[in-house]
Amino acid sequence: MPRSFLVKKKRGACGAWQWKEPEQLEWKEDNTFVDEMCMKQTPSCPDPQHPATVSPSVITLGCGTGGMRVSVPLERSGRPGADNRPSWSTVMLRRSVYEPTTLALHRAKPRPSPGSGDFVCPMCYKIFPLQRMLTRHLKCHNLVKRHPCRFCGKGFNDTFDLKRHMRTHTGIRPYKCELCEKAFTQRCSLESHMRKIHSVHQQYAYRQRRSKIFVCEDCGYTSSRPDEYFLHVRQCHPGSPALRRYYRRQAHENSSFAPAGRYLFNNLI
DNA sequence: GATTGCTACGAGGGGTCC
DNA sequence: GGACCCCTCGTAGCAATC
Repeated sequence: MPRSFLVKKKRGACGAWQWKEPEQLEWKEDNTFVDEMCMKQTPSCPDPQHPATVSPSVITLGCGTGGMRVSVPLERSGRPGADNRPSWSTVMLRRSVYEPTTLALHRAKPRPSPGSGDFVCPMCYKIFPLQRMLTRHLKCHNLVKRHPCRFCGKGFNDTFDLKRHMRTHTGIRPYKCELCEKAFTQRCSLESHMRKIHSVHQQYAYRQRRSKIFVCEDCGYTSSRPDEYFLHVRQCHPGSPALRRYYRRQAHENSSFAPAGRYLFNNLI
Protein backbone atom coordinates (compact mmCIF):
# COMPACT_ATOMS: atom_id res chain seq x y z
CA MET A 1 0.00 0.00 0.00
CA PRO A 2 1.51 3.30 -0.97
CA ARG A 3 2.08 5.60 1.95
CA SER A 4 3.05 8.63 0.00
CA PHE A 5 1.83 10.19 -3.19
CA LEU A 6 3.71 13.42 -3.02
CA VAL A 7 7.27 13.73 -4.16
CA LYS A 8 9.54 14.99 -1.48
CA LYS A 9 12.81 16.77 -2.09
CA LYS A 10 15.69 17.91 -0.02
CA ARG A 11 16.01 21.65 0.06
CA GLY A 12 19.52 22.79 -0.81
CA ALA A 13 21.67 24.10 1.98
CA CYS A 14 19.51 23.47 5.02
CA GLY A 15 18.94 19.86 4.02
CA ALA A 16 15.35 19.88 5.19
CA TRP A 17 12.92 17.56 3.48
CA GLN A 18 10.12 19.20 1.63
CA TRP A 19 7.06 17.92 -0.15
CA LYS A 20 6.94 18.85 -3.78
CA GLU A 21 3.87 19.04 -5.96
CA PRO A 22 4.11 16.92 -9.08
CA GLU A 23 3.38 20.00 -11.15
CA GLN A 24 6.75 21.31 -10.03
CA LEU A 25 8.45 18.47 -11.84
CA GLU A 26 9.04 19.12 -15.47
CA TRP A 27 8.31 16.24 -17.81
CA LYS A 28 10.46 15.77 -20.87
CA GLU A 29 9.70 13.92 -24.04
CA ASP A 30 12.20 11.14 -23.29
CA ASN A 31 10.43 10.23 -20.04
CA THR A 32 12.71 12.06 -17.69
CA PHE A 33 12.22 14.77 -15.13
CA VAL A 34 14.20 17.94 -14.84
CA ASP A 35 14.99 18.63 -11.24
CA GLU A 36 14.95 22.39 -11.09
CA MET A 37 16.17 22.46 -7.50
CA CYS A 38 19.58 21.16 -8.42
CA MET A 39 19.15 21.71 -12.19
CA LYS A 40 20.24 18.19 -12.82
CA GLN A 41 18.47 15.96 -15.30
CA THR A 42 17.82 12.46 -14.07
CA PRO A 43 18.25 9.59 -16.50
CA SER A 44 15.40 7.40 -17.61
CA CYS A 45 15.56 3.77 -16.67
CA PRO A 46 16.39 1.44 -19.58
CA ASP A 47 14.41 -1.45 -18.12
CA PRO A 48 10.75 -1.00 -17.17
CA GLN A 49 11.00 -3.94 -14.79
CA HIS A 50 13.78 -2.33 -12.76
CA PRO A 51 13.09 1.09 -11.36
CA ALA A 52 16.33 2.82 -10.67
CA THR A 53 17.55 3.31 -7.15
CA VAL A 54 18.02 6.84 -6.00
CA SER A 55 20.17 9.16 -4.04
CA PRO A 56 18.30 11.11 -1.36
CA SER A 57 18.59 14.42 -3.14
CA VAL A 58 17.48 13.26 -6.56
CA ILE A 59 14.26 11.70 -7.74
CA THR A 60 15.28 8.86 -9.95
CA LEU A 61 13.19 7.15 -12.51
CA GLY A 62 11.85 3.88 -13.55
CA CYS A 63 10.02 3.91 -16.81
CA GLY A 64 7.06 2.46 -18.60
CA THR A 65 4.32 3.48 -20.90
CA GLY A 66 1.81 5.94 -19.62
CA GLY A 67 3.80 6.81 -16.57
CA MET A 68 6.95 6.53 -14.59
CA ARG A 69 7.93 4.81 -11.41
CA VAL A 70 9.80 7.04 -9.04
CA SER A 71 11.40 6.20 -5.77
CA VAL A 72 10.65 8.80 -3.16
CA PRO A 73 11.69 9.24 0.44
CA LEU A 74 8.81 8.88 2.83
CA GLU A 75 7.80 11.48 5.36
CA ARG A 76 8.73 10.86 8.95
CA SER A 77 7.08 12.55 11.87
CA GLY A 78 10.09 13.86 13.76
CA ARG A 79 8.41 12.61 16.92
CA PRO A 80 10.94 11.44 19.53
CA GLY A 81 11.12 7.68 19.67
CA ALA A 82 9.19 7.24 16.48
CA ASP A 83 10.10 5.96 13.11
CA ASN A 84 12.17 8.87 11.82
CA ARG A 85 14.72 7.22 9.64
CA PRO A 86 14.30 7.86 5.96
CA SER A 87 12.68 5.14 4.00
CA TRP A 88 11.70 4.84 0.38
CA SER A 89 8.66 4.04 -1.59
CA THR A 90 8.15 3.47 -5.27
CA VAL A 91 5.19 5.30 -6.68
CA MET A 92 3.82 5.70 -10.14
CA LEU A 93 3.59 9.16 -11.59
CA ARG A 94 1.31 9.02 -14.54
CA ARG A 95 1.31 11.18 -17.58
CA SER A 96 -2.47 11.04 -17.33
CA VAL A 97 -2.15 13.40 -14.38
CA TYR A 98 -1.20 15.94 -16.99
CA GLU A 99 -2.97 14.36 -19.92
CA PRO A 100 -6.37 13.23 -18.58
CA THR A 101 -7.21 11.31 -21.75
CA THR A 102 -4.42 8.82 -21.13
CA LEU A 103 -5.50 5.96 -18.90
CA ALA A 104 -3.08 3.14 -19.56
CA LEU A 105 -2.06 1.81 -16.19
CA HIS A 106 -2.44 -1.52 -14.45
CA ARG A 107 -3.27 -3.37 -17.64
CA ALA A 108 -1.95 -6.60 -16.15
CA LYS A 109 -4.41 -6.52 -13.25
CA PRO A 110 -7.44 -8.76 -13.59
CA ARG A 111 -10.53 -6.70 -13.96
CA PRO A 112 -13.43 -7.60 -11.70
CA SER A 113 -16.71 -7.68 -13.51
CA PRO A 114 -19.01 -4.92 -12.29
CA GLY A 115 -22.70 -5.45 -11.94
CA SER A 116 -25.21 -3.08 -13.40
CA GLY A 117 -25.32 0.16 -11.48
CA ASP A 118 -21.75 -0.22 -10.21
CA PHE A 119 -19.15 2.45 -10.78
CA VAL A 120 -15.70 1.35 -11.88
CA CYS A 121 -12.51 3.29 -11.27
CA PRO A 122 -10.75 3.73 -14.64
CA MET A 123 -7.38 3.72 -12.88
CA CYS A 124 -7.45 0.58 -10.77
CA TYR A 125 -10.77 -1.00 -11.77
CA LYS A 126 -12.10 -1.03 -8.24
CA ILE A 127 -15.89 -1.15 -8.13
CA PHE A 128 -18.07 1.12 -6.04
CA PRO A 129 -21.80 0.91 -5.46
CA LEU A 130 -22.24 4.69 -5.47
CA GLN A 131 -21.00 7.44 -7.78
CA ARG A 132 -19.92 9.57 -4.84
CA MET A 133 -17.71 6.78 -3.54
CA LEU A 134 -16.00 6.53 -6.90
CA THR A 135 -15.61 10.31 -7.04
CA ARG A 136 -13.97 10.32 -3.67
CA HIS A 137 -11.84 7.30 -4.50
CA LEU A 138 -10.50 9.09 -7.58
CA LYS A 139 -8.93 11.65 -5.27
CA CYS A 140 -6.55 9.01 -3.98
CA HIS A 141 -5.17 8.71 -7.53
CA ASN A 142 -4.62 12.43 -7.64
CA LEU A 143 -1.09 13.41 -6.64
CA VAL A 144 -2.21 16.80 -5.40
CA LYS A 145 -3.49 16.73 -1.83
CA ARG A 146 -6.03 19.35 -0.83
CA HIS A 147 -5.32 19.53 2.88
CA PRO A 148 -1.71 20.43 3.67
CA CYS A 149 -0.25 20.25 7.16
CA ARG A 150 0.85 23.70 8.26
CA PHE A 151 3.69 22.21 10.28
CA CYS A 152 5.36 19.86 7.82
CA GLY A 153 3.61 20.59 4.55
CA LYS A 154 2.48 17.04 3.97
CA GLY A 155 -0.80 16.84 2.12
CA PHE A 156 -3.92 14.77 2.76
CA ASN A 157 -7.10 14.07 0.84
CA ASP A 158 -9.35 14.32 3.86
CA THR A 159 -9.67 16.87 6.65
CA PHE A 160 -9.95 14.07 9.15
CA ASP A 161 -6.66 12.61 7.92
CA LEU A 162 -5.07 16.01 8.40
CA LYS A 163 -6.57 16.41 11.86
CA ARG A 164 -5.31 12.99 12.84
CA HIS A 165 -1.88 13.77 11.45
CA MET A 166 -1.75 17.08 13.34
CA ARG A 167 -1.81 15.13 16.60
CA THR A 168 1.69 13.90 15.77
CA HIS A 169 2.78 17.54 15.94
CA THR A 170 0.61 18.73 18.84
CA GLY A 171 1.14 15.61 20.96
CA ILE A 172 -2.57 15.45 21.75
CA ARG A 173 -3.62 11.92 22.76
CA PRO A 174 -7.37 11.85 23.32
CA TYR A 175 -7.77 8.11 23.89
CA LYS A 176 -6.70 7.23 27.41
CA CYS A 177 -6.49 3.75 28.90
CA GLU A 178 -8.49 3.67 32.13
CA LEU A 179 -6.40 0.80 33.45
CA CYS A 180 -2.85 2.11 33.02
CA GLU A 181 -3.23 5.80 32.13
CA LYS A 182 -1.46 5.29 28.83
CA ALA A 183 -2.83 7.53 26.09
CA PHE A 184 -3.08 7.14 22.33
CA THR A 185 -3.73 9.33 19.33
CA GLN A 186 -6.15 6.90 17.75
CA ARG A 187 -8.98 4.81 19.06
CA CYS A 188 -7.78 1.68 17.33
CA SER A 189 -4.44 1.99 19.13
CA LEU A 190 -6.25 2.13 22.46
CA GLU A 191 -8.47 -0.80 21.55
CA SER A 192 -5.45 -2.81 20.44
CA HIS A 193 -3.70 -1.91 23.68
CA MET A 194 -6.71 -2.91 25.76
CA ARG A 195 -6.99 -6.19 23.93
CA LYS A 196 -3.32 -7.16 24.06
CA ILE A 197 -2.19 -5.71 27.37
CA HIS A 198 -5.31 -5.90 29.50
CA SER A 199 -7.17 -8.69 27.66
CA VAL A 200 -10.23 -6.46 27.44
CA HIS A 201 -12.09 -7.30 24.26
CA GLN A 202 -14.28 -4.71 22.65
CA GLN A 203 -17.99 -5.36 22.61
CA TYR A 204 -18.50 -3.77 19.23
CA ALA A 205 -19.43 -5.59 16.07
CA TYR A 206 -17.50 -5.22 12.85
CA ARG A 207 -17.72 -1.60 11.70
CA GLN A 208 -20.09 -0.74 14.51
CA ARG A 209 -19.83 2.89 15.53
CA ARG A 210 -18.21 3.56 18.88
CA SER A 211 -19.43 6.24 21.25
CA LYS A 212 -18.30 9.59 19.98
CA ILE A 213 -15.57 11.47 21.79
CA PHE A 214 -15.29 15.22 21.30
CA VAL A 215 -11.66 16.24 21.15
CA CYS A 216 -10.34 19.78 21.43
CA GLU A 217 -7.46 19.82 18.97
CA ASP A 218 -6.14 23.00 20.58
CA CYS A 219 -5.49 21.70 24.07
CA GLY A 220 -6.41 18.01 24.11
CA TYR A 221 -9.55 18.37 26.23
CA THR A 222 -11.95 15.50 25.64
CA SER A 223 -15.57 14.92 26.53
CA SER A 224 -18.23 12.46 25.55
CA ARG A 225 -20.87 15.19 25.89
CA PRO A 226 -21.17 17.77 23.12
CA ASP A 227 -22.54 20.49 25.42
CA GLU A 228 -19.54 20.10 27.74
CA TYR A 229 -17.15 20.11 24.86
CA PHE A 230 -18.56 23.22 23.21
CA LEU A 231 -18.75 25.01 26.55
CA HIS A 232 -15.05 24.34 26.90
CA VAL A 233 -14.29 25.55 23.36
CA ARG A 234 -16.43 28.65 23.87
CA GLN A 235 -14.61 29.55 27.06
CA CYS A 236 -11.06 28.62 26.12
CA HIS A 237 -10.90 28.85 22.32
CA PRO A 238 -13.60 31.29 21.20
CA GLY A 239 -12.09 31.59 17.74
CA SER A 240 -12.19 27.88 17.02
CA PRO A 241 -13.78 26.82 13.72
CA ALA A 242 -15.40 23.93 15.60
CA LEU A 243 -17.45 26.46 17.55
CA ARG A 244 -18.70 28.07 14.39
CA ARG A 245 -19.73 24.69 13.00
CA TYR A 246 -21.54 23.93 16.25
CA TYR A 247 -23.48 27.19 16.14
CA ARG A 248 -24.39 26.61 12.53
CA ARG A 249 -25.71 23.16 13.35
CA GLN A 250 -27.62 24.40 16.36
CA ALA A 251 -29.16 27.14 14.27
CA HIS A 252 -30.21 24.67 11.64
CA GLU A 253 -31.86 22.44 14.22
CA ASN A 254 -33.54 25.33 16.00
CA SER A 255 -34.77 26.91 12.80
CA SER A 256 -36.79 23.81 12.10
CA PHE A 257 -38.91 24.57 15.15
CA ALA A 258 -38.65 28.27 15.92
CA PRO A 259 -37.33 31.45 14.28
CA ALA A 260 -35.64 32.23 17.59
CA GLY A 261 -32.97 29.67 16.73
CA ARG A 262 -31.87 31.66 13.70
CA TYR A 263 -31.84 34.84 15.78
CA LEU A 264 -29.67 33.12 18.39
CA PHE A 265 -27.32 31.85 15.70
CA ASN A 266 -26.95 35.24 14.06
CA ASN A 267 -26.12 36.88 17.35
CA LEU A 268 -23.61 34.30 18.43
CA ILE A 269 -21.23 34.44 15.47
C1' DG B 1 16.41 -13.27 14.60
C1' DA B 2 11.59 -13.41 16.10
C1' DT B 3 7.92 -11.38 18.49
C1' DT B 4 5.33 -7.70 20.50
C1' DG B 5 3.42 -3.17 20.97
C1' DC B 6 2.82 0.98 19.03
C1' DT B 7 2.64 4.91 15.59
C1' DA B 8 1.19 6.63 11.43
C1' DC B 9 -1.58 6.72 7.54
C1' DG B 10 -4.15 5.07 3.20
C1' DA B 11 -8.60 4.30 2.03
C1' DG B 12 -13.52 2.60 2.23
C1' DG B 13 -18.27 3.30 4.63
C1' DG B 14 -21.78 6.25 6.04
C1' DG B 15 -24.15 10.57 7.58
C1' DT B 16 -25.08 15.36 6.69
C1' DC B 17 -25.07 19.80 4.45
C1' DC B 18 -25.46 22.83 0.52
C1' DG C 1 -24.34 15.20 -6.65
C1' DG C 2 -20.37 17.02 -4.63
C1' DA C 3 -18.17 18.46 -0.51
C1' DC C 4 -17.41 17.80 4.07
C1' DC C 5 -16.98 15.34 8.35
C1' DC C 6 -16.17 11.43 11.11
C1' DC C 7 -15.66 6.79 11.58
C1' DT C 8 -13.38 2.21 10.96
C1' DC C 9 -10.15 -1.36 9.27
C1' DG C 10 -5.87 -2.88 7.58
C1' DT C 11 -1.10 -2.58 7.28
C1' DA C 12 3.91 -0.85 6.90
C1' DG C 13 7.54 0.04 9.67
C1' DC C 14 9.93 0.87 13.73
C1' DA C 15 11.72 0.27 18.82
C1' DA C 16 11.77 -2.57 22.54
C1' DT C 17 11.87 -6.94 24.25
C1' DC C 18 12.40 -11.87 24.24
